[in-house]
Amino acid sequence: MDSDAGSTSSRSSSPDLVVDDSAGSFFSNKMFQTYYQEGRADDEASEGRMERCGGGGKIMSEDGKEVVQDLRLKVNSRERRRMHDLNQAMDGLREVMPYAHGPSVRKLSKISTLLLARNYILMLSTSLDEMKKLVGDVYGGSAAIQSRTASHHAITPAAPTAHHPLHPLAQSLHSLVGGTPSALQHHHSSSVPVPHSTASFLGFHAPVQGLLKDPLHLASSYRHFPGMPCPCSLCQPLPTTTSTLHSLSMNK
DNA sequence: TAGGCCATCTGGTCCT
DNA sequence: AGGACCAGATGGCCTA
Repeated sequence: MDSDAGSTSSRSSSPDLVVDDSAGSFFSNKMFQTYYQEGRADDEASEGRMERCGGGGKIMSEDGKEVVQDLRLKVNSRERRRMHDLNQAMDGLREVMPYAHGPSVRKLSKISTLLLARNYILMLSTSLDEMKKLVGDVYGGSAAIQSRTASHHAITPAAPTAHHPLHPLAQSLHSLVGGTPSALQHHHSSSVPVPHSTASFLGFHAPVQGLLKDPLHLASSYRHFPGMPCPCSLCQPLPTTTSTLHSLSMNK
């Protein structure tokens, strides 16, 4: 069933492929090179080539067969290009994900990339909400905070306290990334200075060794890192509990 | 060797 | 009609 030149497998988006934005960069793929060197961009000049199509057509003239073949090649080429664009976008997404990059680290799979991205967006939006809440507390109810501060030990502005329970989603995130909210709160209010990043604010510095079991085997395909949100299924926060998920819904 | 992941081909559907 | 998008099928590569 394998048709034309594509029968020899290739991995155009494999780690050794450097993706940049220059035109045609993804043609570094071996198959693509041969394919496009032979008759580069068959969609531009649809020239007949590539003897294949061994199966005999039924009642079709040679010209008709060639036309169909050319059409098929054109469609294939477009589809290939479309998928390469998709892969480029996926690589771009991988680049901005808080995930350990490097030659020794296996590249995130597509599904892992999407799950991690979703997780990351949820985490950021949650932490943004928390920040907004805290800022509102600081600048809106400073008097109350001051009185509280006077009677207790000094608290950091960014530290969630028992008076400000975490967002349910944040709680789930906290528990998933390696610590209970209470432990996190204690951590923040006692030993750690004001965190510098939202990731650390959400406790992603916590160890995640306890999360390495993954029923969907996602964990087996990449490594978990302390300080990194994890794309495996176990690390997924509560689904559909926030409005942020509405934008993620697949409408079709 | 089985399973995961991937690229590609292909036919169908929808849209412009 | 042509192009974009999608999903199923197929086969290759890689890893546990």
